[in-house]
Amino acid sequence: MKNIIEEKCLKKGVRLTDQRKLVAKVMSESEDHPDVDELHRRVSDLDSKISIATVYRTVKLFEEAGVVAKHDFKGNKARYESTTDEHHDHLIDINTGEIIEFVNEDIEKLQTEVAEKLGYKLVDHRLELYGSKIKK
Amino acid sequence: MKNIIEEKCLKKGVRLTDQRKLVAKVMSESEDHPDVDELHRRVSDLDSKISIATVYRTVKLFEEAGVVAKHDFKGNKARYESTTDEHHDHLIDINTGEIIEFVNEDIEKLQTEVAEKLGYKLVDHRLELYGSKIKK
DNA sequence: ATAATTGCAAATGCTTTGCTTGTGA
DNA sequence: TCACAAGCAAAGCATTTGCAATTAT
Repeated sequence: MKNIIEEKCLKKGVRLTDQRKLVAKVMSESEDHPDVDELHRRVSDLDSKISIATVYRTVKLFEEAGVVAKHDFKGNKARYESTTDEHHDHLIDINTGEIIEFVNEDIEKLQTEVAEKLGYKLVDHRLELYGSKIKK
Repeated sequence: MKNIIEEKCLKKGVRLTDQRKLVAKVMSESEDHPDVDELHRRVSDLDSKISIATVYRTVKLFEEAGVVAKHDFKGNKARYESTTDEHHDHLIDINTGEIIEFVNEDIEKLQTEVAEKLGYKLVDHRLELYGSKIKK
């Protein structure tokens, strides 16, 4: 698994220090949506000296550079994920906290239409579904 | 303009003190989506002694009773509005902060379908559009 | 009488920041 | 060399909470 975040940073001219490279590595290898504490824990395995302030500063830097995405799901602290090529939204399992990504072009299109109908250009949006697993 | 929140509280058996009645009144008369500071400011005009802690406690109580709705829009503190009969979502003007409510049944239906397709029963959702006004 | 509520200030929890020391895309 | 970054602890901010005093759907 290669460090896609580091690559993107290089492309964008984001200066990469050792600590930032580690955060980039850990985030690139994460399949889930860790919060800052969890990121700090994971990075600490590679560099036990890194401070949580640096992790906070780094995720913010990455977010501003557009290489990672921040999510504030209901009732939780901020979570981060590597930016993907294709836009997606999230369904959160209200019982387990598990996060499932999904794509739905129809909803996307309707959102743009709704905004236009109201006289707005859609710049950003947030769509989160909260549900409980159907047992079969 | 009558105090619809107070009425709903009575119906639900929520004990109403003088302070709670004032918060209910102010929220019932609000057409916007005030945050707790703003609510406190508005209630203070009616009772200069009321503390912000009471406002916090009251909006939480009302929210748990289902008579008001809380919204955490991006980058802002929590905002509140009186619960409406008909569900609606929000479009936020990224330049002015203005909040526009909208209803779209097609999106609602698609959300339920998406959740089901993933094996979930949709319990709750959050849809926010962020846009900038198109000048004509 | 008494269980609930208030006001106040202190405590929380997450995140940011000032400052000094360290570093090098 | 020297602008930028890191580490640490302190500060910020929105919100919650402990507690003594007050109130009463």
